[in-house]
Amino acid sequence: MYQSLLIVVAILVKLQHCSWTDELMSTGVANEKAIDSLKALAEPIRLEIIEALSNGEKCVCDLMQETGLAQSKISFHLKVLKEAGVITDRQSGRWVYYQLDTRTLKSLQNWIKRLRKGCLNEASSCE
Amino acid sequence: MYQSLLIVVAILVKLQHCSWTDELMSTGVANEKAIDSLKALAEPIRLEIIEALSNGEKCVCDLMQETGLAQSKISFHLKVLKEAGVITDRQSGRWVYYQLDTRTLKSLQNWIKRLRKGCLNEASSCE
DNA sequence: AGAATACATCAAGAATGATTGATGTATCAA
DNA sequence: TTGATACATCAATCATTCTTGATGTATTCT
Repeated sequence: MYQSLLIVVAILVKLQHCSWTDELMSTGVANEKAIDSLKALAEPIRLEIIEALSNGEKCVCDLMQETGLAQSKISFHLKVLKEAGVITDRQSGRWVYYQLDTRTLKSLQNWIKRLRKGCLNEASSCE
Repeated sequence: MYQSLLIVVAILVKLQHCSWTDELMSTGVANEKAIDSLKALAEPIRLEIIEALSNGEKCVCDLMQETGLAQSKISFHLKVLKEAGVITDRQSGRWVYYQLDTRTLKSLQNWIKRLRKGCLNEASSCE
């Protein structure tokens, strides 16, 4: 009882520290992370934001200017992206700067790499 | 008039043949493709299917057995994945075999690679 | 302190996507 | 030709996600 609680705590600590690490990539937990990231990316406005951030760190006002979108809309999508671990934020005065999280991108890349590895094996025929 | 029609046809042919080619990666057209692929990946059942297919080609009955999901559900998601260009299918007798499309995966990988390239540039301060 | 700027959050409605069970189609075997 | 298998499609319900305009909060300027 006490021991299993310890294990749970250990897992939580681990997840907190290395969200999206590659050693977790083939577990269910990692898949949830993958889904969060993919879902976050899979939306036109968010993809536009991502593309904008691919040139470097930006604040919300920059993004508003670049995209011409309403502020509340951008904030909403930034929140989705942040909670998915796709971007990070940093406050400086009254500005908040957003940046792509390269760790998440790297993990996504590795995940896709793994998918490509064995996917061309032929099916054992069903007949 | 006739010439611009030719160009449109050429583009259509191109899109058909090399959906998701990397030279298109930074255009709006490519982004729509990216969104389709990402959206397709960003769903628990579809991700489960993708993971199953990462070991190689499978027919629907294989997938049903592996996942324990209803047939119509799997067919629905396979269709989404196929229309997004994430998987390809091949019929053999009364079985239909599905496989990951490595070209799409490769393009996704390259896209992420590009995102990672310049995203760490600091913001020009807003003050 | 008061006003302005930069951003976050909220609730209600609109839009999109998924599930379900039934039905349809093509292929094969007896 | 009849029945069985493998899969696709459909329509209705259900669930999730986005948008919009308004309001809230923190920070800076005067």
